[in-house]
Amino acid sequence: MVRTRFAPSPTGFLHLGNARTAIFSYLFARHHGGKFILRVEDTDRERSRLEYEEEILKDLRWLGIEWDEFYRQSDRFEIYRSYVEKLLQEGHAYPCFCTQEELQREREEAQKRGVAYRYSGRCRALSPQEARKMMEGGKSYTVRFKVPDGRNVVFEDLVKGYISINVDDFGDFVIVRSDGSPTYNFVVVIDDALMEISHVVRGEDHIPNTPKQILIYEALGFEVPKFAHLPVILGEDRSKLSKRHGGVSVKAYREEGYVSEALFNYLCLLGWSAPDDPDREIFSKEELIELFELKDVNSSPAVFNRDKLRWMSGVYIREVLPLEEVASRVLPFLKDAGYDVGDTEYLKRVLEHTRDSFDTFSEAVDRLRPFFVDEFEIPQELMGLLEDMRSLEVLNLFLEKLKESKPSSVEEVKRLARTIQKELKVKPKEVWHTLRIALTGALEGVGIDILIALLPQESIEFRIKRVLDRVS
RNA sequence: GCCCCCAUCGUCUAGCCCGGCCUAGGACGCCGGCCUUUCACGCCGGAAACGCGGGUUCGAAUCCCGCUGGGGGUGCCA
Repeated sequence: MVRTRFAPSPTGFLHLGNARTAIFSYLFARHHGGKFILRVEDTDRERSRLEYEEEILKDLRWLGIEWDEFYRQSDRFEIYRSYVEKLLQEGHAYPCFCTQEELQREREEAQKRGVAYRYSGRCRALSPQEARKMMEGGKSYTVRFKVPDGRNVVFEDLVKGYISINVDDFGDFVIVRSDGSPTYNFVVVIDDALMEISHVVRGEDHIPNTPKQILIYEALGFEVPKFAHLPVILGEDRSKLSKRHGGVSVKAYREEGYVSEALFNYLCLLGWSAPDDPDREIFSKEELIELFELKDVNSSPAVFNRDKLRWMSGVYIREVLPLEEVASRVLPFLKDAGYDVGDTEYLKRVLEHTRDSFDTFSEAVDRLRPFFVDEFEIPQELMGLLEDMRSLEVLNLFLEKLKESKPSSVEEVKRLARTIQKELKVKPKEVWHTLRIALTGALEGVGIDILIALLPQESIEFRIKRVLDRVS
């Protein structure tokens, strides 16, 4: 049984790198008909916040990632304690009374001498009696894991291949802090073992932790899972994607109105392509579940490209999502902008003609404004343009014809425009530009024929009369 | 510094494992054209890459070594 997990720490918003890790982990589990587990790693009491946990869950749901089991490490401290006890008793761990200041000094010294720092193992030499005495004396201590000398830990990584690390590179490491809380490298092993995680899928920044964890698995007699370390996602400057790059949280894209399926799809393409059809880029979640394999993930880091994500969001809006779906997703954005949207039939008719002109829902807000908002300013230079054209005649005649014919299709609107053109002997452009400025207050935007065909008659009349008043 | 990972167009990638089919394919972006009442959309076309140096071989983007470059780690963070 394949069981994978995603284990975020609630110290910030879910960012794109972690989101992709979650997606790959999820896809791998689903592909193999296995379970996907969500585990909140909040052992660092200082930095963990419940509100971040809530945001992360919200983002995962938005992305369409559903989990089968949920755990929170802060609920499991009792379990961890019993395993610390075991390691202590069996001589795999020992209490360490060194203060942070002492350690800091040692670290600086090592740096000065230009050698790699590792903990000296000083407290390893303490006899049980001495240790007990110091504890009873109220001296605070951490618990360290005893790292065996000279071992070369080798493991097969599902995306990187064989990785070999000599444990002499690091000293005895802390598994329980002086405040009694367990550390990541320890609890991750206990949880992955107890939750029977078969495949640990995570970012490659965890590679150096892996040998430490394998040592603990062995000390506790647990079966070692398979590991898959995904290459990190880089910002435009090729450093690891982080807050300072801006726009790296899933939340930001959700709020900007990107299509969630597009973000899911795009993130999959960062380091993965379909083996049988590598040129294909648009995949539904179901198709990805069908096709995804860790062996097809490539091992080099990828730079995140916002332009391509934007493009893909647009593809989903104009080609993938049903019209109904586009309507219901854009609706909250229009309402937030204060538009009086009216009935959804109108919105759907509008979108039918305009969905191919925006890539995100926040862009739709600007693009669709003329369909919903009568009040707008016409810039001075455009008023000037109107005066240069025979706009008075055009608008007056248009208003007159509009009342007679009440055009409600693009074809009828075009016919009407042609009539005006002929009667007034003006160029087509002059008619369209005049109407565009009067009806939208801009020189570019949605098709004006569509706008006239769909916009309520009162709105058209209102806007045109207003211009007429100003020009004359 | 030390340890680990990585290396094809600006970016994401296919090809690499199992050398010849590669005159290195696709996508985003960019440039040009077409469509057109504008901006988009769409369609057509274009510029754009095997990091460098050595091997191995009849033949290397593909295999080996070195260099360089990039990334990650080096915590009582995860």
